[in-house]
Amino acid sequence: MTQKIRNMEEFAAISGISRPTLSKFFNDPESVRRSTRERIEKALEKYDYRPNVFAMNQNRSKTKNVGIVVPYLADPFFSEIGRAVELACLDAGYSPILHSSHGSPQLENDNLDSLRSLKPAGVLLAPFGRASDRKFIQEFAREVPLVLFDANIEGAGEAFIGTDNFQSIGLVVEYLCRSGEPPCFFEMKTPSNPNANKRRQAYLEAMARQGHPAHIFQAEGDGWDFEEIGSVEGGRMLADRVFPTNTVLCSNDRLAIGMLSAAYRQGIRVGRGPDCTLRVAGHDDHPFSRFTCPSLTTIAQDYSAIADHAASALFAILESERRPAAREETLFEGKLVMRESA
Amino acid sequence: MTQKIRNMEEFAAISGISRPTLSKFFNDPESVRRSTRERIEKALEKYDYRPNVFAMNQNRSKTKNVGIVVPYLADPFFSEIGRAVELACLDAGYSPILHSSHGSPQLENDNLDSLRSLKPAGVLLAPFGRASDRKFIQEFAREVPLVLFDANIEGAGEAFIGTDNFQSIGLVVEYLCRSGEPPCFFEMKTPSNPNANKRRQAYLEAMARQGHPAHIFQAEGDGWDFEEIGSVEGGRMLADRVFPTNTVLCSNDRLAIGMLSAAYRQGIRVGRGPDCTLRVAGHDDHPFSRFTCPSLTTIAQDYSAIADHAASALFAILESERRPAAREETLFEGKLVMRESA
DNA sequence: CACTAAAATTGACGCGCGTAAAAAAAGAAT
DNA sequence: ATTCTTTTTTTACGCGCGTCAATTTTAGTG
Repeated sequence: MTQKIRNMEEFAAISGISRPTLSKFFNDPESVRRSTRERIEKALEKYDYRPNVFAMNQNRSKTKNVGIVVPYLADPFFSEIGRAVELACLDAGYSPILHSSHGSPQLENDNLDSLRSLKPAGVLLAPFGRASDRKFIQEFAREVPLVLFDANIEGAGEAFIGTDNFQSIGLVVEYLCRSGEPPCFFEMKTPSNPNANKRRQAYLEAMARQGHPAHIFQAEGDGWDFEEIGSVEGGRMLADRVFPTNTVLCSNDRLAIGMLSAAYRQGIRVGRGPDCTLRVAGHDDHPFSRFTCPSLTTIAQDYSAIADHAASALFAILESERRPAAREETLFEGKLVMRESA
Repeated sequence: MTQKIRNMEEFAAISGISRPTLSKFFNDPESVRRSTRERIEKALEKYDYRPNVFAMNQNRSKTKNVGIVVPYLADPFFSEIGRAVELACLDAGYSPILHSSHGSPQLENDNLDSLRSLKPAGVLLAPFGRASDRKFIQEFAREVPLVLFDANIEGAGEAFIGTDNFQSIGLVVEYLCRSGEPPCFFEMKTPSNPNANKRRQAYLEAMARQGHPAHIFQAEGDGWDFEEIGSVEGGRMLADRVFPTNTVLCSNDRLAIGMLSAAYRQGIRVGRGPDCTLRVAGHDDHPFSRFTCPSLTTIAQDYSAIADHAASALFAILESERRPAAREETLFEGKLVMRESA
């Protein structure tokens, strides 16, 4: 109906607003007078002009881009929390750019590198943790406001938001002890995730509090095929009857899912019923934990609270225009989700 | 050690290469003489300069960006295939930009819109299918080279790459008939995915070929909680004994996973064994299908073949600089993955 | 060695927008 | 109406790079 608008100059001419004012408007609509804003918005409906992203960001030191980096998108936990963070960014008027490191710490660095060249206003990073390149990340954080979530790296970034593993593990250990035999702990020998170390520690403390001996069993294996490791290694342990009690607390749900499949194969009935000889519990409330056989008793991390808080922590820094004095760590409590497996 | 290089001008001065030549190099390293290329690369190692992304793309009509849009990243199928496509793009020297539509067809349009403003060289789209805004996508494809994968939309995009549902369903139906009672077909009533319609059709044809009556059962329910729907609706059907045979072929693995959990709850033994009263098969070889109880017999889609072929189909178009005359449809065969459930 | 085609250099302009400074206009307050 | 303050307009420059035309250099050939 109307001719195509090629640039801001033309839009200024046709809308009767000067170009610098339009520039201010597109940078922050609140920065112009209300009457002007309404005039622009009306013209915008009529002519459908959108400023050129590349020209916009070229001369601006800070863009409206927010980088999001997760270690492994094929893990439903990260795709869920990635989704939540992405939506939080959109709601706040930022452009989220999601990257997965596909299980490779090297790619984590590469992702941060390629983000850097997009001059992001800030970055939300769920790092590998121990496997991460700590120095690289700290270097990165010097240039770009950085908020960590899920996995902590001490001293890196302006803030960390995650789950309180001591509270959550304490909760499930207490429940397991109260409702049956005290739990053994099943985990990977060389976990890449720092939460795993916290959870082991939390298990030890909780068992001491409950007055029971602790039993830790570690599976060999690397990589991100947790179900496979849980199934093969956990299955071997079940077959060899290495667990001194009938209850196993797995460091995360994906290991537990593997162990449940091994138990099923071996004809071991899992659950609280009288004919059951094994109880299994997990941690994370993985999206599939509701559909395991039996359904998995676990700890639900507050996905959306973590995502929202991480995002708003970053936005607070961005809007205050300066880095906070102290590094902030926010831990959310996990909730016990009682299902059939324990 | 050396001073920071601010722009291509400075890098030209310090490396002894003229700026236009550098510009050519960064656009396509093969476009300069080998001796020159080596000189540049040596200087690059020494001085660590990277051209400004925004300034680079501003004056170029075609960037090196490739958009990737999937309907729902929290579905492991899409995160897996998204990952494969992403890596294929990186290998080919493009910058992948991954977007998830989070289950919302509106967001699919929004994603394409925001991609458009990034002037992508091309876009790889796994559309919703029936729920997609067909006209919008066709409009989009007029501006940007577009390759569809996983789900087809007739007449949209330059090419489609997916799985041959007729072959794959034929294969599993044939197997099920040969090894036991002929299968019933379980699916959603209003599937958003066009593959579902193809699979139903394929089931009908395959059953006719095998000389058995077809039985289709459709679950109510919307959205992407397939496991939930499979569990609740499928469970109800199991309890009501509506299936005339002891074998159920599910339209996809996620429905099958839900049905398996329902069967477990009801104490129905699933599998081929003599004490089993139900067989369940799926389609897709979902990453979790190996760990269901019992493990799920299914059809494996060739994830990486689909991803690689989709990517290289797009690159072929990009390098030939022109749209292909005919729309190409490439279907890969599924493979039967025999596990314990059927 | 001259000759030619290919590649690199020089010099220059423009892309679309950010942004600064000065002038003008619009509101708000007296 | 006058003054003061806030906002907008005018004017102009620059960002970093793409790209073009004219020129020079290089590499390859007989």
